[in-house]
Amino acid sequence: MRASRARLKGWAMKIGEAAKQAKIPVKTVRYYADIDLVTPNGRSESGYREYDGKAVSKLQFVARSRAFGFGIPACRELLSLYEDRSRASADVKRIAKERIAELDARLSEMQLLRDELSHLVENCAGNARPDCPIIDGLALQEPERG
Amino acid sequence: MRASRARLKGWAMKIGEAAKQAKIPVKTVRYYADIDLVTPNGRSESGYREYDGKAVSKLQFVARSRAFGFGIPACRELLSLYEDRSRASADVKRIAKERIAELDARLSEMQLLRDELSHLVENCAGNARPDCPIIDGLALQEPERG
DNA sequence: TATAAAGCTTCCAGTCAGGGGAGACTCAAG
DNA sequence: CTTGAGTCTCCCCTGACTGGAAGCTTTATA
Repeated sequence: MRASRARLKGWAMKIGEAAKQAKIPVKTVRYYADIDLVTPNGRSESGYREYDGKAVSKLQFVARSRAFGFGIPACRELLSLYEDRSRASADVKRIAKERIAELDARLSEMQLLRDELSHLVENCAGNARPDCPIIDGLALQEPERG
Repeated sequence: MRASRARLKGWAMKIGEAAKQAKIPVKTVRYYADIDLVTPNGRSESGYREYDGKAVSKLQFVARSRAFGFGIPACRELLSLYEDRSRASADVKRIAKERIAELDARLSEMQLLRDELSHLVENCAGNARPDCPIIDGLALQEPERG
């Protein structure tokens, strides 16, 4: 089987195998190559993108960063820090802290929303009658909690 | 002042005034008209969109629903229930509950992420040395909490 | 060895919910 | 009359991909 040999480090693999190992769609890998986020090591004679183990590690790194909610620009920054062995961990910490602050803000906002909506649902009979506090709540003129 | 007269119900107002009253951008009102979410009552001789108080209420309703995180399709559904005086509140409750479930799922997911990231940050010295548990954590091969 | 299937390539279009801006028109005020 | 604000349509842009079409290359099977 070709795939198992490709799994050995140092072997150049084609995009399908790289995508499989990084557990992201082929299209996404191609997209990352397009925007110069993770570029293949080169091209085969027939024009196929070639990835080695290192490139796959980068893909995995990006995939995980994305799963953490980092945007592409942040991934780019993190990736450069990941690649640069002489980077300061303070830089990474700063980026991560920014992200946590963002998450906290978004979390409390969503929590507020959820509670408000939940409150409306609790006061809704949920029967066939047209009286509905949810609708009334949504129609309310004076929301703007923000 | 034209604006104060337009505020009286029954008066047709132009898009700017409608947008101001609904507290959303003109572009958004135009977009809602384009996708037949909230259509103007008609057009003036010169082609201007005309909105009355009822239409503005719908715009406000949509604005508030969007603020609650409902997508356009959900807004469309809610709006039809809002407009249909004979609707069953059970339908509304169902939609709202779906939305709450979505919110809950997203919330716990984000919370997990936040905690994991926070943990990494706490273990990061944040100095100029290249050792960085955040980077290491992101590079980890075995994430997939899902 | 022939051929079919799978995988790869590029390019184009679409997603969601609008935002930005061009160029032309209309309207209200001074 | 002119000026400025408001409005019209039209088209492109965003983020982060996803899907599809048409055309190669490689792989597997008969």
